[in-house]
Amino acid sequence: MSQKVRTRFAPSPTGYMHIGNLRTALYGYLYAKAQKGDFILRIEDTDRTRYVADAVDFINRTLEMAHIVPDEGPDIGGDCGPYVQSERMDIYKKYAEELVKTGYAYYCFCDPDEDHSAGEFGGYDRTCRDLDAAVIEEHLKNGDPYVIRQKMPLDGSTTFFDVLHGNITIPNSELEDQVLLKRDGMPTYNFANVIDDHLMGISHIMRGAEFITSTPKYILLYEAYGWEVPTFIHLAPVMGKNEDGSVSKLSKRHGATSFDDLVKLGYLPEAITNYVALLGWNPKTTNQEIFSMEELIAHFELDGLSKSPAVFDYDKLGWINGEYFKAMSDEEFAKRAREFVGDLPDYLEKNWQMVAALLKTRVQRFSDVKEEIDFLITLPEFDAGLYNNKRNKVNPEKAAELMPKLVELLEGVSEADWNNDSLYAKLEEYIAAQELKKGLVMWVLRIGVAGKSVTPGGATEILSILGKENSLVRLQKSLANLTA
RNA sequence: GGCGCGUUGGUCAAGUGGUUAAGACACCGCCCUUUCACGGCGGCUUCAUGGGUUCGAAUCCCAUACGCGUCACCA
Repeated sequence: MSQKVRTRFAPSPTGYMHIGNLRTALYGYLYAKAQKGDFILRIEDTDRTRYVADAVDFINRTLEMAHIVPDEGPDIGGDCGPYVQSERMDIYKKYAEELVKTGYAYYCFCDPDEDHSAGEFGGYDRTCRDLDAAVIEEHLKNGDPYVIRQKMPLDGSTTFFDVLHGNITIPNSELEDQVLLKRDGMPTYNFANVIDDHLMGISHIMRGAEFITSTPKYILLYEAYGWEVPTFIHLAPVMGKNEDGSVSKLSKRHGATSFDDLVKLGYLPEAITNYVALLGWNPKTTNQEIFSMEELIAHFELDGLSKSPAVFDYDKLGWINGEYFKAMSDEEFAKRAREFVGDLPDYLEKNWQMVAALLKTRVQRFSDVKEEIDFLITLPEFDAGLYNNKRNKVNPEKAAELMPKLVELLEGVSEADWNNDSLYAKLEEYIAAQELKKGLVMWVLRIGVAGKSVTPGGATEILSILGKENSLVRLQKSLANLTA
């Protein structure tokens, strides 16, 4: 009997989609889709103190941008709803009480603020395990606050199978009588998870490796109910590189670490997804690195998952993003890059397509565009030393000698001919006639008009973007500085 | 500290007893070239350590070290 694969993504609504969470969601989605199964979105909002308004919308928007589409979820519906845990309180209560009846859990009336550190088990003791039925009855009748705790076996050990790590065995003495139902009636994460995963028919649980140690508690719960235990896959964490070269779990101090942050920086959602998929997973049968979502699904298998942590690398993300840029049409790139720069002078607005085309292969994220075009807005102050270039045998003296002639030549070019091709042709003609080196002329011109040693585009491209008047003003100014 | 997980180059990684230990990013060099970038070619650098097992170990076993996680009425 082959059961249908059903995976889920169960975020708590924090209003923030960490890259590690996104990856967990992605893998769950990829696996489900690769197996023709279902991917479920469930909101784990059992901590009312952490509730963030609109967080669910945020999650929906993020998944949509990442092209991760749930088959069931709060806004989609499905046969296993509701998909928001706070709307399932009566379910958890019922199941918790059932466990009390069957002897796998018990009421605990201890005051959470009271110091139980002297107890045998950290912050509480297990005395409530042995309460008389009558005493319990009395407390309940009085409406005394209580929690329901899981009754752990005192000896032996519990073993479970993890797809990545194989069998993992943990001594039962390590398991505390965890709270199942909190004082406020809400279930704890660990409890709600088991109930919901079972009720929603989840076949494979993908989650962070930080849950490995608590998994035996889950197993015991499944066994107490007589439920089939799902397949566990514990994913290694995503790490970030620290200043000193060490690594630690990726967090805000490493910079942009949420999907949203990255998008704001001008990385394409598709590129982020692509990169994140490769952080901890790789296809066994190909060296391909650029994948569409469809290709990711086609190649995805559990076998390629890595059990050791991976370090998030902005360089590689940038490279992948650059590959996506290159695959984009000039028009598309121009349109999207435009949103990352503010108001532009007319000549740039008019020539934006051309400017953008020059930037497409030179930039790794949209947010880099603004800085790249600064020199087109105002001519930077620069030192004559910039004219030095060994390969083209240029120095300030030579530039000073050549510049007036170039200015004169350009003044003779009509507005109608002021475009890249014509300018280039005219200059080539001049270079041939004067028996000069092309590199020399172009270098002097480009430095003079751009005021920058490294620019997107060559001399003629910059001239044509700037327009005749603007270009000549700049060249005159540079010439004046050169001869001053 | 107890318990658990992990460890192939700077980074992502392939590799499952016999390989010149793939590939990619980064870095360096060369070529192309009106600068840079793109593209092309080439280079650098890896099996944490110590013991076994074996004719033979990155691959199997055991220690050690280091890193990480977990010990909540958070998820």
